[in-house]
This record gives sequence, structure tokens and C-alpha cells, in this order.
Amino acid sequence: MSELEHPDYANQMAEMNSFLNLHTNSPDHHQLGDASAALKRQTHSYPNSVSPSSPSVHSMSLVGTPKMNYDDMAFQKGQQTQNQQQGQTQGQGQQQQQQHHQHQQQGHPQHQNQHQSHHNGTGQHNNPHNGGRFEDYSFWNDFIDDDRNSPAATTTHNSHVSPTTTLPSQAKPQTHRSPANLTPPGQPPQKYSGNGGNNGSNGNNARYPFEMKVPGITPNEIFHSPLSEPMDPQNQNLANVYDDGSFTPLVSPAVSSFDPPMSGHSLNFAMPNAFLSLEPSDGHPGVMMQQQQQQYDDKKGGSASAPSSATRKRNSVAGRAAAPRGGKARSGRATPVGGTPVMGPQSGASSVAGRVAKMSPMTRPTGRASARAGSLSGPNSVGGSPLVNPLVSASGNKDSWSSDSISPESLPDIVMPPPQTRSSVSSSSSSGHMKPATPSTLMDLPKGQNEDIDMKDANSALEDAIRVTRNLTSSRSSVSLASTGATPLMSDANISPNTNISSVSSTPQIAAKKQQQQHSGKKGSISGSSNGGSSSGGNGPGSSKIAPQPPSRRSSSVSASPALMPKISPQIKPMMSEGSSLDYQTLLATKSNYQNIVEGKHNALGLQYPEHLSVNIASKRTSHKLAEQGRRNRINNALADLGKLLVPESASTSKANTVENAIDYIRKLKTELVEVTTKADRLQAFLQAKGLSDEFEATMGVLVKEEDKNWQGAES
Amino acid sequence: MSELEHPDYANQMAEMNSFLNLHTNSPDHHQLGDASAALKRQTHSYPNSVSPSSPSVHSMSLVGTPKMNYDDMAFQKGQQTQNQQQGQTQGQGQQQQQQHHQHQQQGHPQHQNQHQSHHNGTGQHNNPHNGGRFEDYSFWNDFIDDDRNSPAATTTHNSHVSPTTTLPSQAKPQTHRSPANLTPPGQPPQKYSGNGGNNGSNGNNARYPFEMKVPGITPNEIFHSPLSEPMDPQNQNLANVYDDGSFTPLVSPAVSSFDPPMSGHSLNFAMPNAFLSLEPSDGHPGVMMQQQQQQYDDKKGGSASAPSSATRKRNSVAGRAAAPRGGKARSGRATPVGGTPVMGPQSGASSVAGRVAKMSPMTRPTGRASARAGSLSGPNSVGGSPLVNPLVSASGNKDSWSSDSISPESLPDIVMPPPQTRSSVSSSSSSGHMKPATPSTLMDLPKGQNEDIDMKDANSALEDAIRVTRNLTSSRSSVSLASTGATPLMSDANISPNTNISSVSSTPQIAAKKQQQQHSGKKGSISGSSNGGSSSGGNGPGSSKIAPQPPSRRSSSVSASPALMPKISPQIKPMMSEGSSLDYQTLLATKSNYQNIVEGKHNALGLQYPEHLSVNIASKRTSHKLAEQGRRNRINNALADLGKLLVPESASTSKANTVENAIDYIRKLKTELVEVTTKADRLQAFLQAKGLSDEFEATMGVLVKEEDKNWQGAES
DNA sequence: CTCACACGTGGGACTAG
DNA sequence: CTAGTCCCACGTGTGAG
Repeated sequence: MSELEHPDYANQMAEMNSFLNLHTNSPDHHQLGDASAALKRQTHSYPNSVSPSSPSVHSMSLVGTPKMNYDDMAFQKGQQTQNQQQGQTQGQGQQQQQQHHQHQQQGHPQHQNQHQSHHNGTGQHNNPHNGGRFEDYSFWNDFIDDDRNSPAATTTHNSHVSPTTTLPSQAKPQTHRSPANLTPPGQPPQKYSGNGGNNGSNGNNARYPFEMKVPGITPNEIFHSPLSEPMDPQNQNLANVYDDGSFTPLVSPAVSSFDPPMSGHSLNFAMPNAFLSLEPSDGHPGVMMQQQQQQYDDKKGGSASAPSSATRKRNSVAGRAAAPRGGKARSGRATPVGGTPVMGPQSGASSVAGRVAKMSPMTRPTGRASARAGSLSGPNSVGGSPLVNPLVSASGNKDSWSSDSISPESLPDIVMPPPQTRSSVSSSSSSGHMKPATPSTLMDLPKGQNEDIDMKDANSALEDAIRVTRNLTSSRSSVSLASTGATPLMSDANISPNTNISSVSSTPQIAAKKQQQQHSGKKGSISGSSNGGSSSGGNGPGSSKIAPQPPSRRSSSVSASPALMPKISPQIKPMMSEGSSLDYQTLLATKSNYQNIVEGKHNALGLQYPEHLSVNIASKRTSHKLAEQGRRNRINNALADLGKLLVPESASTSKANTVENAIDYIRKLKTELVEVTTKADRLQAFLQAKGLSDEFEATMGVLVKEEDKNWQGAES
Repeated sequence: MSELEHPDYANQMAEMNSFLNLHTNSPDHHQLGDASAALKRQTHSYPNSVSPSSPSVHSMSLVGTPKMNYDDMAFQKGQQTQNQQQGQTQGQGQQQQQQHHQHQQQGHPQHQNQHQSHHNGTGQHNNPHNGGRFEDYSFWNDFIDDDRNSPAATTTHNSHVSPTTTLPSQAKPQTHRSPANLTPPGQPPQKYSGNGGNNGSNGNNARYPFEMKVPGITPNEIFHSPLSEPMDPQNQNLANVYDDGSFTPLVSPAVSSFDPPMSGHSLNFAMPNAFLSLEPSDGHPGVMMQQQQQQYDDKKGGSASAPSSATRKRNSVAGRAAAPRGGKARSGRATPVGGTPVMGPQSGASSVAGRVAKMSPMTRPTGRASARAGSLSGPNSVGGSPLVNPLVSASGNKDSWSSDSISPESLPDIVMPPPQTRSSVSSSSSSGHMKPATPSTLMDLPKGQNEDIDMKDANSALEDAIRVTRNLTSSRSSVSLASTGATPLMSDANISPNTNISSVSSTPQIAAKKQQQQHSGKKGSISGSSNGGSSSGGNGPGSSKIAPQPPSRRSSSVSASPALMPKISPQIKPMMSEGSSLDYQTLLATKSNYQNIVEGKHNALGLQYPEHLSVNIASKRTSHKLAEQGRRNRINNALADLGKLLVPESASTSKANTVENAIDYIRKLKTELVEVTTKADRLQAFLQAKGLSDEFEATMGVLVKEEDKNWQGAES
């Protein structure tokens, strides 16, 4: 037996080593490392914040808190210069382009910076944290930059930078700083429309949605802060704004649903769901960004500039939405063309992202086809409809359930998402795919082609808006009740004491999902027998794996974000629907404890809450959520970049494949390098033997040895 | 470019191979994969299930369902042969060894198979799905192999292979097939103890826990299938076995908690939590494996063999548990030495894995210190105690909440985990760190030093067993009630009609968490003021971020796996505790819909369930869970390998850093390659100009041009 | 409080039957 | 269309610092 055991260990050891050693055979290493990181940050535009005078600002108070660090870190290092310096002074439209150009033109400048930091800061890589962090965030920036590339992305970077001072709303400076980044909704269009001067609108941008999210982590304040209530008013404002623009008010009211709960000291996520505030003006629907991204993007916001009103939104999301990547067609899986946000989206870049795209589950594509809202449907007619009510729309989408979990904070996430469908419609099915808008999406870079984007993006943005998806889980469940007859879960939501929730309208959640239109709509096209529901479109019935999605979204205003819902899939829902007694029992049974608590019903039930606990956890969760997303984005961006470096055509480009390909590629490169080096050495040796080396150098003017040495050193 | 592309494919292929190959240097690999997989299955022992006559068995019925495919895929290709063929005919003890040997001896057979499939199946990578999949799974196998290396792993492979026919119980062949793998608890010890002839026990091993999990996807059957009931008997047997051995019975009774629910056609996860079935005999606690692994491992189970009773368990988990990696010391973050499973764990290998390790949240280290069970504590004295009751132990652990979600299936996950602590204590703190045992961990390879392991592993295994962690969330909540006074959630569990749940004992969840003992116990050491609770130790109060963890675990048998619980963190729990009426309302409020449903209470509440829905979803979830883990492992493995290729010293090695470093590295390599190539070309051109090229070739015998071409092609 | 992980989950896309 | 597979993103919990 011992043999077995021991050998195994040995083997394991061997394997582990073998991995290293084998590869190690080829020298190389280190140096390259730094460069790539820098690129990412800037872009992001976060659609969400769009809502103008959102009360959410209030919630903002929390804002200036810990998490911001994240972004700040990154920015401070490298990009700082880019975003802030450039962005601040410039107008949006211009900025975008400029920055964008910089990217391309400058090429690797950022990288170098990082490099230095990397090398300089720590002679060796040993100080991963510092060096690593910065770089890491730089990635974000890079992404952002990427997003820029995509038309939608064209937004200005500055916006996220320092919303702080500029914010028109009540928000405290502090809070704004980081949160400011979120700003969102209203402005995204600017990019598209080319409204360089949206500054004025910026004030509106204030961004409440995000602010909500950006929990400063000042726990106590959060809950107790007036925010929750204030939010409502603002929400209304937002609605108005949208209306003014030409939007459908649907937008955010629902959002508040959350706020009310928690017996007064709401959890604050009132807005959470992100929300799509489409833009009225240009007809570019403002895509919503998620909190997370902003934070990360904001980075500097705090210190460096308070980019006054100059801050601009950006539709990074929209960019993505457009994502289908302009012309690229996506064939089957194998051929990744699509806009895979994370992995392969990059516009011009390599084809890496085969199927990878996925990006954000939240809204996902839903695409037009399925998109329910009649108004929204038209790709062009952005003006009117897009703003879906998260709550309302939620019905059809599967997404509503997806996130689940419970944290109150989850709400904000969804917001508007950009399209960037994974399957990106591609040129062929121009119809209007879009991508999801999930947080990550927001974070990411749209990259697609620059031009053409405006229109497309706009359209896509609209669709995206519709897709809002997710936010409130309840919506879907309620729907299911109607159609399915089974879904008990959220339907009760309205029952909750908090009128706000139900009243406001619903929340995001629009349709997001389906959209498969592209190819021919294996599943997608069907998407749903869309109800054609007028106002809030979102319904992604299409693929609904389990339950049929009844398009009828009742506006049930459950409010509890999907996260809050118990993980039980809608399908699981009890059959009870039949009108059995809807008393507390039912309520309890259907809503989940958390929701009940949130809605303040717990008192009725005799349940009590340690408020402070909930407060802290809420903020923590929120921050953590954002942090996690930042992390994911960093990884995804890095992966995407990595994919670009690789072959390009290579394989499907799933994350795993990307990494695996990278491994092979590195090995290959090492092998080649060794071979070439060997050859060169031999040649050189030969020349020297022949006594021609001097002549060679004179002739060729090349300094061979040094290179070799360098190489070897690196290699070793 | 063509070259590049092709090369990439080639690379991928190569990568796939490379993994294999590289490692292959050390033969193990694939085979191992199978082996390792095999290990996991048997072991499981699910403490929960342990409970002798636990009704939970009933739930098992679901087992044979859809997901199995996943594993099957992988296995069918390569492993199939190994496990089934061998396993079926052989006895457990023998089988294990044999298989194990095969692994080593055969070396790469499986890999090759996969390889072929990849190449053959799809000339190019275009068919990522097929090709990729297989290979992907191969990874799993590799991991598994690694696991084997760890002493615990020594279990037999056969067991998982084809439980089908062999199953003593009434289970239908179908269901059993895949599920069979799970087999578990009882037998793990064999390896350790060297009980080659456990065959007889095998019958008992039957494994209900896993079967539960392994949903064959024959949805209807699952729930309705007789298995569930039959299982019970077996479980009893198992329990007996353990008892016979010298175990503490604590084990699994609780496990069943799940089973009963779901109004009769329970969801099957009854066992879920996995559970540590330590081994009584030798004193090597049998570590539990998770479902996931099994499934993957099982793969073939269905078709090939119906390994008669021969099926054997395995303690693969234990192996991991031992993981602490023998002597390796793990310093702070920067210094990765530890056993970081995914990223950097490799024992001797490079330092890459700085902090990366994390691996599996599930059980994590919990380490001895915190481990509550008195009996268990002693590293050496494996004999008696180890089997913790999942439920019981759960109290303190944070983990219980971690997974959350709801799916019933979640239960099995945790099983026994191997140690492989991220922070691996390292030599210095020899005390006994261990690693978590999370699914991923299981998957991964322990790799520490070979020798010393036996004892250490064994010890660690024991500890691991204690750590079981997670499984049932309820346990913790209940605990909180007691101490905190707040936690309403699961406490009611007992209330549920199903007597089984509460009665049996509790479930896994033991202590897993804390364990920080190592360094000095920043947080950890405190762990708990361990109650010293005699029987089931687990409590990881130590770090309890939020609530204080009251060590008193009331054995509340909530049963619902953590997953089932609403995401609401325990902290959030309503204050209601005060003994307010615990009627349905309370019950509903506290337990979450899902749990209620599972417990069959929904009827009481007037809720009805479309059984078929729940059935499918349960199985789907389970399978999906496993698949996801496989995917994650693949990525993580690739990442780890990638990290190895990179500098080694380089940075911290977080995933993001790894990828980023890889990017830089690739760039650097390319740059160098270009430079060198350029130089070589110049040299060569110079020679040719001089007319010396012929002479050179004659002298050096090198074919320069070709290489250059190749390189350029790749480069372009 | 930060950073990093792993997990489980929902869901989109795609392929087959 | 369903089922199965893959992949992804998310949110959460949790360590370690």
C-alpha cells in the first residue's frame, strides 16, 4: 500500500514540478508582464446613473467609502494621467476620441509605466500586492479603454473620474467621489449623439442608481440614512426626466421597491437595480452601468479631479450593446465572432472570443426579437419607450432568478445593460441583437468598431434598456403565476405595506434574455411570443428552459432584488397559486424571509431585526459585490487581452481554452526562441570563428551579443 | 497567420497534451484522473448519511439522473476502461491498488485517448465542444490523480465506476449507475487501513449520499424511484459499519433531513452534505468526497460495468485532507508555499502560487484547533471519533452559509475535504493545518511531499473529517438561535413532519471553517472557545465575522443544505428568536420556501408542487453544479500551469496576476523572439552575402531558414 | 477593510435527438 | 421542441492579511 500512496504523492509532486520544470526549460519570464495592465481602466460609462436628480444621491452619502480604493488604486498609478488629465479638461465627445486615439496611438505607453512600477517598485516581482494591484486595476482601465473603442464606449472617461464636485444633486462631495462614477443614465447618449457638452446633463447624471450601490460601507448611515425615502422622490424625478426626454417613465420607480422594506430603515438598495435610464434626447437610450464598474472606474474620482460637470457618462454599456461587434458575424459556437464582452469582445482585436462572450447574465441579449415592449422594439426609435421598468419587465426573464441570493444590494446590479450579446447578431442579422448589460458588461469595454456604432449603439442601447432584466426577481415569479398558475413567490409583493414598491412602477429586469435572432433564432427568434406588452418590454421568454414565460408581466412590484429571493427556481414554486388563502402564511411561504423582512413585514410576523446587523451586512455585501466584480473584470479583461495575443484564430476561446492556449503558445514561443537563439549563437560563433564578426557588425550595425545576453538573462 | 492559427490549435492540442505531457513527464496523469476521481467517490462517506437508519436514504432515489452525462463524457473516452473494467471485477481493496497502479504504470493512456479525440474528432479546434470537453475533463482526471497521490486518495477507483449492478440495495440499475459512484461513507477506511477485502462492506458502501447527488437525470424516476427507501437500509448498514469499526455514530443520521421533505418524493439530496465518514479501523478517517467529483469520476458508470458489489469507496478526500502537504510551510501571502490547490499549491513546484491557493471554501482548514469534537482532536487517535456529524458540527462554521443557494443537491458537495489549506501551515506550524476539502480541492491535486504523508495525511484526514463543514446550513442557524437568540432560520427544522431529519442526528457542516491555528490564530485561534462539544465538533466560531458563534449546536436537523437556505446571511436572521409563536408563520418565515417544500410542509401550507419540476431541477442543479466545478477546475488548473510557466518568482499570483503576467510574458517572448530572429536573419544574410552559408551549414549542420520561417509565421 | 477564491446558481447559446 | 452541453456572470461566503 505504501507504494501506492507514496508513489502517488511522488507523482503529484512530479506533476506539479513537471509543469513548472518542463516549461522552465525554456527560459524567459518576467519582464513582459507589466505593460498590458495599464490599458484597461478609463472607459466605462455607466448608464445607470443616468437618472437626473435622483434622490439616490442621498444614498450617496455612503459612497465615499472603502471600496473606492479599488479603483483609486489602479488609477493612481498609471491611468490616472490619462483619464483625469485628458478627460477632465476635454468635452465628452472629444475626449472619447482623443483617449481612444491615445490608446491606439500611444500603443503601450501605459504598459511602460506599469512596467516601471513593476520593475522599479519591486526589483523583483516579489511585491505582488502593490505592483500587482495597480497593474490589476490598470487592467480595468484597459478594458475601459477597450470599451471606448467600441462606438458606444466612445463616451468620455472623465465622467467616471470625478463626479464628486460636479454632481448637481444633493450628494455630498465625499460620497460622490467614488460613487460619482456611477453617474450614469442620462448621459450616455452623449457619446452617441456626439453631445460633447452634456455637462449640463451631467448634473442630472448624478447617478443615483449607482450611488446606491456604492455603499460607502458606513453601515449605520446607510440604512438609517434618509436615502430610502428620498430615493422615491428622485425616482419619480427620474421618471419625469425620462419622460421629458421622450422616455417612457417606466424606468426607475420600481426601483424603490427595495427601499421601503426593512421596516423603515430600508436597506438602501432601493434603487439598486440599476436601471436603465435610456436617454431621451438623441434617441440613444442611456444604458445603465452598474455600480461596480463605476467604482472601479472612478478610481481617482476622489483625489485628483472633481471633474466638474464635465463628467460625462458613457454608454460603455451601450457600446457593448452594439457589441455584436459591428460587422462580425458569429457562426456557430466554434466561430466566436460575437461580442463576447469579457473574453473576446474587443472590436478589432482578435477573434478570440468565440463563444465566450456571455458577459453579463443580467440582461443578456433578450435582443429585439423577444423584447416585449412595443415601443422599444424598434431599434431606431429610441426616443420613447426604452426605459423599462425593472419590476415590470422582469416577468419573462429567467434572469430574475439567476442572481438570487438575497442581499438587498443586489438590486442595483442590473441596471441598463448594454447589449453585447454573446451571439452577437453580427452583421448578418443586423436586426439588433444587443448584449446583456450586466455589471461586468458595463465594466468591460465595448470595443466594437468605432464608427457605425453611434446608430447601432443607440439602437442597441434602446434594446438594451428594454432588456434591463433581472433586477427584481419578483416580477418574473408573479408572471409565472399568471401564466403558469404556479408561481407563488413574489406575487404577493404588492401586498407588502410599502406602497412604494408596487406603485413606482417596476424595476429593470426588462427583457434582456433572449434575442437570439441572429442566426435564425434557434431558440431566440421565438423568444417569446412576446406579449408585445406596451410599456416595459423586457421579457425573454424565448429560451425559458423550465417554465414557459408568460409574457404578461404583471408589474408585481416585489421589489426584492432577485438576490433576495430564495434560490428556489421559479419552477419550483409551489402550486398554491389557485387562490388559496393569501394570508401571512402564504406570504411567508411565497416571499422568502428576506423579502418579508425587507418589506417590514417581519414586525407583523413577530420577527425582529437587529438593524445594525442588517445595515452592515447590506453595505458589506454591496461593496463586496462590487469588489468581486472588479476582480472578475480584471481577470476577464486580462483573459481577453491574453486571447488577443494568442493566435487569434485559435480555438473557441473559452476562458479555459484561452488559458490553455496561452500555455501552449508560451511554450511554443519559448521553444522557438530557444531554437532561434541557438541558431543565432551558432551563426555568430561561426562568424567569430571566421573572424568576420567585426565585419558583420560593421556591415549590419547590429549588436548581436547584447541581445543574446539580454535574452539569455531573461530566459534564465 | 495560418501558421499561427494552426499553431494555436496545435498549441491547444499541445496544451492539452502539454498538461498531460508535461506532467506526463511524470507518467501519472490521466489515469490518475480516473483514479483520483475514483477516490473521491467512494470516500464520501457522507457523515450525514452515516446515520444508520436515517430516512434520508429515501431521498437517494433521485440519484440516477441526467447530469451523469457530464462525467460520463469524460470517462467514456478514456477512463471508462479503467474504472469499470477493472473495478467491476475486482475487489475494493485490490481494485484500488490495481487501478492506482495502473495509473502510474499506464501513465498517459487516458490522455492519449483524449488527445486523439481531440485531434481526430476535430481536425482543428473548431469543435471546441467536443475536443475541448474531453480534454477538459482530462484535466479533472489529472487532478484526481493528484489527489490520489495524497495518501487518502489511495482508495479504489472501481467503486465509482459502476455501482449500478453491484448495488446491493434495491436501487434501479439506471439510477445507480451514475449515482453509484457516490457510494461513500462506509468504506473509505479501507485504503488507509489497508483493508483490501472490504468488498463485503462495499455492499454497504452503496453510497447513498452520492447517489443522491448524482442525479441520473431520469427525473421522474429519481424521485419516485424506490432507491430512496432502499437506501435507508444501506445507510443503516453503513452506520453499523462505522460503528463496528470504532467510529462514533454521530455521523449521518441528520443527513437524512433532506430526504423526508418534498412530501414523500423527497428531493433525494437527503444525504447531500457529504460527510465525512472517517474510518474507524486504522484510525484513518475516511474523508468524504463530493458529489461532483464523483460524477465526473464516475463517468462511465452507466454503460460499461455494473461493478457488482465490488465497488468500493475511497477516501480520496482523506488524501486531500492530509494535504497540509506534509512538511511544507506556508508563509504569508506573498510566499505561496502552501498547498494552494488551484493556483499554486503544488508542493515542490514553483513558488508561483502566492496567495492563490484558496481552493475550496467549503470545509477549508477549520483545522484542528477549532475542531470541536473532542475525540477528533487528537491527530493521531484517528480510530474512534472522527466521524463528525455534519449537522451537529455545522454550528460554528461560516461555511454553512457560504454556499447558500437553494438547490437541494448542494448537500453532497462538501463531503470530506482534504486539507490543502491555502495557508498551509507549513513545516513550522506542523500542528496540523490541512486544507479545506472543497470540491475543487478534491479535484485538485494535493501533491505535497510524498513521504511523511501517511501519518500526517491520516491525521489530517481526521481533522478534515471534522471539518466537514457546510453541508447543512441549518445547523448553524440553529446554533445562532441558541447563542445569538436571533437566528430563526432553521431552528424550526425539527418541527417539520419528517421526524427523520431532526432525529437522525445532524448533518455535516461540522467545523470546517476556522482552524487558523497555524500561524498563531489571528482570528482563528480563538475559534471558538470550542465547546468541546463531545460528539460532533465542528464549530468555527473563531472568525465569525458577524455573529458570535455559539458553540452549542443544537442538532437542529434542518437538513436543508446550505444551498437551500435563503442567501440571507445568518446575521440577518430576524430577532424573533424569543420564543414567539413557532407556528407555520414562523416556520415559513424562518425556513425559506424551499426548505419548507423540501420538508414536505408545503402541503400543510397549502402549497403544491409540481413534482416533476422539482425533480428535474434538483437533478439539473446537481449536475450543473458538478459541471461548473469541472469548468472551474479546468480553468484553475490551466491557470496554475500557466503560472508555472511564467517567471516563477514573479508576483503574487492571483489569477488575475497570473494572466496578466502571462500577457506580459508572452509579449516579452515575442519581442525577444523577433529580436533574436532578426539577428539570426541578419547573420545568416551576412553569411550568405559572404558566401559562407554553405560552409556554415556544413559546419554547424543547422537549418536556419526553416526555423525562421516557422517563427515568422507564428509571429505574424 | 482588502484582496482573493470557490462555490452554487441562473441563464444564454448551441447541438442533437 | 426538448434535452443535453458548454460557458459565463453573478452574488455570496470566507480566508488571510
